[in-house]
Amino acid sequence: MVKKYRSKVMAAIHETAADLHRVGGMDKKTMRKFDALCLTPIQAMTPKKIRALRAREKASQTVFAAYLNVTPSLVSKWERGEKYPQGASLKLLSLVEKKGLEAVA
Amino acid sequence: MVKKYRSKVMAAIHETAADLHRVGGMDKKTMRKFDALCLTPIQAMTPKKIRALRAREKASQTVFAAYLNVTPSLVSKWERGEKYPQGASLKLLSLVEKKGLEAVA
DNA sequence: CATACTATAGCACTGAGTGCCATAGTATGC
DNA sequence: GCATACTATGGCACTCAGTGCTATAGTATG
Repeated sequence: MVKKYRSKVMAAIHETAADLHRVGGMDKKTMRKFDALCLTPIQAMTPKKIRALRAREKASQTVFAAYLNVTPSLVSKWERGEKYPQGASLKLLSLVEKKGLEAVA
Repeated sequence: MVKKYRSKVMAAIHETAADLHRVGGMDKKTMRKFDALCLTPIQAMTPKKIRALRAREKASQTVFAAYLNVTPSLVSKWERGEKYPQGASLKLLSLVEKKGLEAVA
């Protein structure tokens, strides 16, 4: 299966697909499938990493929580390993990691 | 309290704060507080709105779910009003609404 | 000293989100 | 015509993420 070859091959395929889309050989809906297929799988975040991330963004737990639309209490729990973010929360965190807090404002 | 005056006044204050920051009169950490304070409060999404949003982005439930890092099952429930997104999920959805699916890729 | 922001901590609660599976509609191609 | 595949709905059982509140303590700041 193609899935074995992550990133490099997938990136190449995605590029090709994007070209096809540009030229008009592939509609947006089909293009989306390739986008999703090539999305880097999101990996779990350790409490340390979350705290470091927030520190990097120079925000208090309260402010950080406001950006993510969650409670300060939850951010505290994440950083102490009492709860673990997943699903949409994890996605948001990795978005902040990749693009910074401003990107989710 | 200042909080009464949303958006317009807040926007003005935020602008002023941003200027101060640019000039060097305010550090990044303090600036963040103003950012958070001026963030538009996120409002709940109706099933209809979610479905319309996904349609606008021309993605199937499965693909849409992949972008948000949630299960297709959940997207279906959102759109049928069986479950209601909140917290980080809601934030992600409103991000997509404002900036498009690409913005969260 | 008083005020305010920060973070930790504990506890009770609930519904969001998962996972799996069966069903059905609709294309698509052989 | 039949087979394959993607799409979406629906149900059911489960669990833990996330909320809300409150008390505590540390650390600045005036």
